[in-house]
Amino acid sequence: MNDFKAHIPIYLQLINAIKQFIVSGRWPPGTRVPPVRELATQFGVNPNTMQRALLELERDGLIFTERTAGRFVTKDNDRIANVRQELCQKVIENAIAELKNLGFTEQEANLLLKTHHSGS
Amino acid sequence: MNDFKAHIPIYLQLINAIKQFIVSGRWPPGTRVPPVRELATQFGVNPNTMQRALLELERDGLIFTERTAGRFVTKDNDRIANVRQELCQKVIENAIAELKNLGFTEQEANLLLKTHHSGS
Amino acid sequence: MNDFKAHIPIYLQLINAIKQFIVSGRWPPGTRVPPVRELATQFGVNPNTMQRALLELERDGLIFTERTAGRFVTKDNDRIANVRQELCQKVIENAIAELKNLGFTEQEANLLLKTHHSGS
Amino acid sequence: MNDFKAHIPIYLQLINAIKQFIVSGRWPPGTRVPPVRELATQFGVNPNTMQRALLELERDGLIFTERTAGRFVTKDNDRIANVRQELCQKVIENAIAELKNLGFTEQEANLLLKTHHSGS
DNA sequence: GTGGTCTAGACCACA
DNA sequence: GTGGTCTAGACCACG
Repeated sequence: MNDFKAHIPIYLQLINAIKQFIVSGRWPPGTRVPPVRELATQFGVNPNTMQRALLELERDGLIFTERTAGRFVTKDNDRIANVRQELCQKVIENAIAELKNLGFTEQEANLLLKTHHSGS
Repeated sequence: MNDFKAHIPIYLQLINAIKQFIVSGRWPPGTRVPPVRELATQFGVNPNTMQRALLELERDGLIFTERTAGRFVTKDNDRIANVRQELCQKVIENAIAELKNLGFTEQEANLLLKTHHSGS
Repeated sequence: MNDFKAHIPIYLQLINAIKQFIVSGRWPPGTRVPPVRELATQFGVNPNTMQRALLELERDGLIFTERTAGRFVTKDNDRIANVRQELCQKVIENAIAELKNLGFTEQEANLLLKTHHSGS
Repeated sequence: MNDFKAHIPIYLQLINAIKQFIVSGRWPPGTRVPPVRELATQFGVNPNTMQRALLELERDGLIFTERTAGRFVTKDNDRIANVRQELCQKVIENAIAELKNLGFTEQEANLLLKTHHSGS
């Protein structure tokens, strides 16, 4: 399960992975988040690293902590929708950047995205 | 310079990196490719690994070898254009896959690409 | 077992030797190919060299790899027949070249091949 | 110029090479044979090895020695023709052996030689 | 145990 | 100095 990019802090990559769980609905609003130790094992990282990722997610308002019961996904659907929008934006901007990297101009890149044929 | 993803063969990543140099025009057709050993140093890999990448690129028709003079980017513009098209396709499909990963359906993903606002 | 011609890359000679195993039927279609390391020992070469030969044979479509189970001779009889035809052609052309080297003209060489008496 | 097969005595290979010079007419009957030392240099071998090859050729009746003047190609055209015939025979038998090695039967091999289309 | 990958270091031909 | 080849030895993923 550990498949991290070199030289990018692991906890940032963890944050992203978990954000995907949440915005994609695999972890619906209000769901209980698995215990840190379990998550750490699943992702093959040190519990401290996972802890840090969850902390940041909490500061981001995507999860909240109930002192004794554990962590839960926020019930604030708007917040989730916003994050999804952000990630979506990043994906698209990233794609455009890569297209520019292939020698296309910004305009060409935009055009390619808009006109591609949805094969597969 | 070494910034490789974990668990993806380095030589494959090298191939991709060099393809970008070629299709983007940073290495124009007919240009001399830097010597294996120099490229290997730049990318922080073993010369043999770089050699393998170049070998595959040669089989792919993107570069050719002149025994003692070095390697050169192909002058076949069509070949280059084809490869650019392939890479472009991969970028877009990848973006769609990531969007689906965020919980969007295929249709929504396509729509997002087509309608996004291009101001960054 | 190592009996290689000087100044011809060993891996090319390995390729040829293995092609003969396959087209001659000593390694029938679908047969499991011995493990790289074993072949390397048999031929008295480094495993990497043998690996390279097998890689090229795979690109040639004569063998295929099953990740953990090993390599196998292709089941594509047409492909095998084609290769046999190629090798056969090379043998004949080679014979003609040698005959020309003995001072015969192309016509004489052809005639000699066609008219030789088959008792050995 | 040194391009010898491994594990076959070099002097035998030299004999063959020189026989080809003679039977092909590149060294016509009665021609003076270059001095041993010069031949040895050309072929990249030790003069003693070359000497041995020439000795055998002399016993074979293909060259003869004039005490002070050097060595000469025999003027016996029949002898030369015979040797050419021998070499020719060897080439053809060798080709048949290789074809059998590709999985053809003796009959098929003979047929292939007789019916091949003289392309090139 | 299989194949796949990577590194380090060496030697060679060519010009 | 270029590319090409070879060896030795190591580590990894997959089952």
